[in-house]
Amino acid sequence: MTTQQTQDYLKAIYELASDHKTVSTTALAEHLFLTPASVTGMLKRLAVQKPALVRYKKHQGVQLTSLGEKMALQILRQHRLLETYLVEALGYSWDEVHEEACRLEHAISEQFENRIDAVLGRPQRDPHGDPIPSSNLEIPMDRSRPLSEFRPPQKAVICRVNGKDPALLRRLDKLGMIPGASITIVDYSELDQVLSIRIGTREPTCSVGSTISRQVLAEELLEPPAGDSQPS
Amino acid sequence: MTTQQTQDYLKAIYELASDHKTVSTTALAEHLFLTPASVTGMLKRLAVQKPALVRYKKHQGVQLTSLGEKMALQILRQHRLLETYLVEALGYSWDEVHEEACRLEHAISEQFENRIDAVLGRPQRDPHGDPIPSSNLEIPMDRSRPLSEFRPPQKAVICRVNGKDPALLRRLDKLGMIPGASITIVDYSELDQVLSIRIGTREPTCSVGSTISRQVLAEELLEPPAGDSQPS
DNA sequence: AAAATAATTTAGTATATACTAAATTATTTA
DNA sequence: TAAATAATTTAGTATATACTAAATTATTTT
Repeated sequence: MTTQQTQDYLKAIYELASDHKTVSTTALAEHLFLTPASVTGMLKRLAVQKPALVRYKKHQGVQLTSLGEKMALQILRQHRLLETYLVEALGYSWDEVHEEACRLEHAISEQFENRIDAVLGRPQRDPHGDPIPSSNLEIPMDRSRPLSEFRPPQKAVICRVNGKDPALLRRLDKLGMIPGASITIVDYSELDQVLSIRIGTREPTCSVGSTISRQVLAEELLEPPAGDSQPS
Repeated sequence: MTTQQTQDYLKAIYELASDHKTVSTTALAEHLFLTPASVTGMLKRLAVQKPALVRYKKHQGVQLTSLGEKMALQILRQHRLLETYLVEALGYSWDEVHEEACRLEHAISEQFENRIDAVLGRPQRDPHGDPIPSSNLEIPMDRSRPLSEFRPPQKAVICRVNGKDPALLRRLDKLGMIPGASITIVDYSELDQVLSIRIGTREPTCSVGSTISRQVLAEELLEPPAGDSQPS
C-alpha cells in the first residue's frame, strides 16, 4: 500500500512539474514544508522501490514515472472531487475546502470517489476552476492564461484560481473574481504595470507582478464574428 | 496531535470495556489484529504520556482515563455519523460502511462532523442501531438485550446489531432482521436451544448460542395496558 | 577561472509503531 | 500444591519518516 507521505510527494511533484519538467529538491521541500535533506531521502526510496514511482539522479531533480504520474492524477482527482463535493453538498465556502480535502483524499475508497462523482454529475472543474481528471485519468483541456498577460481592451472569463491561501480566496470572492465571472480589461499603465479590470460594476486594479494577476487565470473572450451585430 | 493508531487503540479499549471494566492485552490484540507484544508497548506509551490516556499496570489490563474516554467517544461519534451519512446521503448499504468509516473517522474535521450531523438532522442511531454520542459526548440510553435472552411469547423490536461482518449483515438484511423490525418469539426448544422468531411473514430460527442471537439486540414490546383494546 | 554563494547530499540521530523469540508471571488442572 | 498451560512482558530488531549539522557539488559573480 502506498502511504499518505508517498501520495503527498507524488502530488507535489506533479503540481510543480508543469509539462514534465524536472523538479528540484528544494522546490519540493518548500512545497511540502520539509527540509531538503528529508526530501532527498524520500526521493531515493521512491526511485528505488519496484515498481519505481519517480526517476531520480542526484543533483538533477525528479520526474514522475508513468506509474507515478497515474497515481498523482488519481490523488488529484480525489482531491478535486472532494473539494467540489464539500462546496456543493456540504455548504463549505471555497476557501475552506483545500485543507479538508488534503486529509480526506488519503482516506476515501474508489467506491466513495464514484459515489460523489455521480452525485455531482461528473463535474469537470472544482470550485477553484481546476480541472478534475476523469475516471480514466485524462485532464480536461485548459487554455487559460494568467490575468497579467491580458491588455485592454480584451474581454475574458475567469476560469481558474491557482492559489489556495484562504485569505486570497476570500479577497477574490469579495472582488467578484470567481470562475465564470466576465471581465473587461479597461486600462493598463505601462509605467507602474497596473491593470484595471471591470467585473460587473466593480473596477479593481492589480499590479502585473501581484499574486492576484499571476494566480487568477482567464480565457479570452473573442469578439463575436462580423455580421452578428445586435439590432437594438 | 493524536495519531490514527492512538485513536484506534482508544476506540478498541472503549468498545471492549463494557462498563469501565479492565481490558486485557490479548483481547485488545485480537480486536486490532496485532500481536500482544505490540499492544503492551503501545499501552505503556499511552499510559506514560502527559496527559495520560489510559491507566495501565502490567498484568492487570488497561482502562481509559477520563480524557481517553472523551477521545474514544469523539471518534466513535465520528465513526457512527459517517456510517449514517454514507447510507443516507451516498447510498451505501449497511454492510459496506464500517470499513470506509474506519478510515474516514481519522481524517474529518470538526466542521465536517458538524455539517453531516446537521444534514442528517442530528441522528441518534447509526444504520446498525448503535447509539451516536451527542456533540457533548453523551450516549443515548439503550435498554436492548440480545435475542438469545428472549422467550415465547415475547414481542420485541430489533434495535441494534453488534457485528460488523459484512456477510452477517447481508444475511440479516435478507432475513428482515434490521433495526426497527417488529418480531415475535414463537417458539423455544429447550432441548436444542433454538428460538423461532416471526418477522413479518418469515419465520427464521436461530440457536441461542449463535452469532445472530448474541449480536442482534432488541427491546421488548410490552403488552398494551388493559383498557387499551382496539375496537375492530 | 577563482571565489563566493546556493543547492544538494551524506551521515548520524530520533520517533512511532510494528514484529519475533525468549523470559516471566498468572491461572488452571490434576 | 505441583505441573501444565495460558497470558503477558521484555529484549532486541525493522521500517518509514522526519530532523540537524557537516560535507559536497553546482551555479553565479567578480
